[in-house]
Amino acid sequence: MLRVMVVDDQALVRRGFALILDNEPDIEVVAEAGTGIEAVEAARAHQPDIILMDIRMPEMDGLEATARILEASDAICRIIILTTFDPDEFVFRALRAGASGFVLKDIPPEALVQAVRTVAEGGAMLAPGITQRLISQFAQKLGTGHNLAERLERLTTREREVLEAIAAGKSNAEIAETLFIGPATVKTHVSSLLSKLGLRDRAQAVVFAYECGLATVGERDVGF
Amino acid sequence: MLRVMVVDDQALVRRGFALILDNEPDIEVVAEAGTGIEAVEAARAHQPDIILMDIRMPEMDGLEATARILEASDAICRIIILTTFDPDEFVFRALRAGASGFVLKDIPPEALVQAVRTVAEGGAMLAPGITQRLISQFAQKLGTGHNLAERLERLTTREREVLEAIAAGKSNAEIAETLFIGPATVKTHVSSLLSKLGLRDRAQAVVFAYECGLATVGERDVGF
DNA sequence: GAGCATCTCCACCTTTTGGGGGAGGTCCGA
DNA sequence: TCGGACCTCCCCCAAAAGGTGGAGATGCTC
Repeated sequence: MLRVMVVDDQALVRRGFALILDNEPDIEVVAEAGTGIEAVEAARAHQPDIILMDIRMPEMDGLEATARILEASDAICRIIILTTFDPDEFVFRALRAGASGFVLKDIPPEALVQAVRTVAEGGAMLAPGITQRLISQFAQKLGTGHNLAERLERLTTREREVLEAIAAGKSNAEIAETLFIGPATVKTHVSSLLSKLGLRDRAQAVVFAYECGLATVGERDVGF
Repeated sequence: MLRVMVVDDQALVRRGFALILDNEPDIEVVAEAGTGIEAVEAARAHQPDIILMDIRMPEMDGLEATARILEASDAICRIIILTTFDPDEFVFRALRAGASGFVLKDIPPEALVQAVRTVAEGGAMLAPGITQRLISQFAQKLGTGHNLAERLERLTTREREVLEAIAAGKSNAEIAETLFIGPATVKTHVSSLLSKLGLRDRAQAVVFAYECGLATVGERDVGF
């Protein structure tokens, strides 16, 4: 039995969703909440499997509530954001907060039920248009790198290693240490790779490394 | 009427999908193909709206075929990859090739029909687990930036502008030109922002800019 | 009006960087 | 075995970058 909680500041809407879900034999609506704060408390009290969460609410919005609920160490629930609008900003904030779904309120009831089941099984459900945008952004980031990655192949192994170190923000002296070679050698490699790639200085080399995928956002602590 | 083409090397599977879709009043299967090469030709000849494409096929795989079909200037179709497996590698290659959907063959028939309709309407449909992974990757890349983005707020407007220019691979002299200020002033700003952010040199500043989201992969020509 | 932050610029200095050229070594394939 | 690619290191030099300290101008708030 899937234990579901519905969060929306409009009681009518809330009840509507609850009735649709309660009508399913394997779904039980165990709680409702009208504000973000109520949602956080109710989530703790009832420990639902799935939460349907509106964004626009008084006291605390749904994104904030989502983040807080998922931060709780004992939280095992998964959250679907259910809203009327889909501006990018909301979507990204929701996904960052840890939401497993983002669907618009205009979807047919069966699709809502399906979304709940999908998310309960560990999947994720996004409105089709949002999936589309996510894919575009992703494909763009993956795609651009490729013509650049060819330029990478012109470098020798050692030069690529040095470039990686540069992209990690290391100075020539530090690179020398990590690669167990002399500083002079590092300078040779740096000069060589800059010239091969048509770059002017190490700052441009860092840009190049990110753009071609040699370095990736998120893989590094910026704790210089 | 949605004109659909089904591509799969196993005739039985192909016919099965075609029958399921043809059973819908608003969907018409206008072509079938058993290899990637056939698919490319048939797509040109029949100009379907939607193509269901298997990955594993002789002669030319579905991903290659997808890329070629979408490269054709007159192509207006959208492609759904339909496969038995979902290794990350395939998914990413498919999305880069321009696929609008990636679903597994074990989905129920109604879901397949739904996927076709969704994609035809301009949306995208991914298998729930894939959506989940896409979100994770995305949230990770977005998430890391935020504690760093706070550090950004310690900078003045001008300093942020200078940092952006640094992240574009510009030298101090070039920054001075683009911001219409003297080189000495640029140096002042650079020193100031490095010290505020706890960085040592402009290369680290570039790393920081990418990690915190001030600079993003794909927004720049690396044509220094 | 005093204090504060910001933007602008200057001079002086040290360190780092990047370019040029050379040189010895290994390893691999022609 | 010879040439070529690669890695290693050296020297010298000029340019760029970064640190320090100072200073005038603006605009804001208390």
